[in-house]
Amino acid sequence: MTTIKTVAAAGSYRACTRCRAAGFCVHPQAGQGVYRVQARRVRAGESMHTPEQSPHTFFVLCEGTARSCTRRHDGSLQTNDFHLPGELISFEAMADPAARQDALALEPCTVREITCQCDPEANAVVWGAMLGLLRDDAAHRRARLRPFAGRQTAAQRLSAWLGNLVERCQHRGLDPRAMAFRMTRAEIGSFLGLAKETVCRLFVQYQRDGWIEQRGRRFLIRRPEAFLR
Amino acid sequence: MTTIKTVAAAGSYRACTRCRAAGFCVHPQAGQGVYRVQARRVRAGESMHTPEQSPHTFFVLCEGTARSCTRRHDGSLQTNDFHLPGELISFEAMADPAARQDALALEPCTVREITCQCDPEANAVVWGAMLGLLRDDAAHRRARLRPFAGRQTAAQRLSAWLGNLVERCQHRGLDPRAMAFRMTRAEIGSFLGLAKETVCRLFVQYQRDGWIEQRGRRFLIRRPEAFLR
DNA sequence: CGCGCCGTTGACGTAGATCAAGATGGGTGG
DNA sequence: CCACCCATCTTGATCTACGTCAACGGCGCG
Repeated sequence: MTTIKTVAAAGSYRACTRCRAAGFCVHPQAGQGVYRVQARRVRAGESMHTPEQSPHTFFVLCEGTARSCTRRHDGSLQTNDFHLPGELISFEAMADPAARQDALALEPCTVREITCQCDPEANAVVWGAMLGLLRDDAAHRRARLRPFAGRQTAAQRLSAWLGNLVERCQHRGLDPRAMAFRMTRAEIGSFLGLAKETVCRLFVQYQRDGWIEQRGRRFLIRRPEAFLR
Repeated sequence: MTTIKTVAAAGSYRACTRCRAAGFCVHPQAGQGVYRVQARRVRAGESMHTPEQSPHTFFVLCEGTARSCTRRHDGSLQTNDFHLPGELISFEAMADPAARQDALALEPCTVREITCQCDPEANAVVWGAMLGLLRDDAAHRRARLRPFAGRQTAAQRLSAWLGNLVERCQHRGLDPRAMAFRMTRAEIGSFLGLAKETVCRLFVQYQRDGWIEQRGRRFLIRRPEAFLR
């Protein structure tokens, strides 16, 4: 395992210095025999998970963006979250195995798969590194839930979610204006509980206001400050 | 500090054997000097928190029910969660101090206030007891969020929330049919993002169906199974 | 080059918010 | 114990945000 350099260039969406799991990943020899770090490449549309994965596995997204989702009763997919580079995937499932959900790459991604080799409760080394993650994860979870607090219009939800994206970029040292987001209107709608047409109409309006730019099938955030509060 | 006996009688809403924090509370001498447990009584409508509380304090609700809330921009209160006996309050704030929110008693309550005397990261004893709480808390958080997953009608939300209440009672060994819940329509609406009138109309309908019973200003769940799935 | 997914736009319907006006219960003071 | 008051509940009428349906255009992948 080589030492990883920070590459926060726009387009590659890679983050290491400010990655939430850097403690595990950058000096993996520290956890020798306690956890295992494995780099992998995931193609667009594919799942991070493989059938033989241990229940003590979580992921760090190094490059690209992803979404996690569950299957609804009617068979359709319910998008539950979007993930940016440097963020954790399936981490919550370490504490709550029933919460494990599928994670799909929105574009070609690289991930590091971190597997705790033993029962984490028994091992202070792993939990030492994990405490930082727990704190960070709790704060992010709270921010991600903001669009759902109380009664909100579609515009308030969408705007709150875009603001959350901006914050998460800034937290990782990425420039939100330089990121071309790939989630489709339908996926965003699935996440926020809105119809894709509603998302579309609001996006058109935001573009007229110069707050976002739609380039091809992607979108860029031009005025991050418009969505913060 | 005396040993606490289990009292799971209906009406008093007390739970100890299945309390999530029993590890801290029932044998407090184990954590001598590391954390402090203090029993308190909170009157209906009052806050659990006192101004001089440490950031390393969380609460266990022993008797009664409560709600946690934050203040919205327009000054009104946003209800974010309801708490049953045996559940944790402000626990998340241990990992995410900015998440600390006010908790108000819905009826006369008794709580135990658990304060970690040192930085929890430094002390393995506290964190040992806390790991179990973390797991449990994660699972509960997930279940509580179910009413908000995707696009749902008002009836689906309310029904999912009632189902969540039932599950939490059962998890604690309480009989949901024996509990008279005190939250007002407005508080429930604030939590679920619905108008109080909508909650009221649905309650009237559930009562016609014999699923709930409205006794005075409280309500009882008559057919718990109607709200599970 | 063509097919299919995705985005866009308009027309329309409806769930549920809002407004308004009693009814009811619970708490308080005499 | 009664009378009063206030918060909450209830019900109906109306309005509107947004979901649904339908049709079409364009990007992008194979």
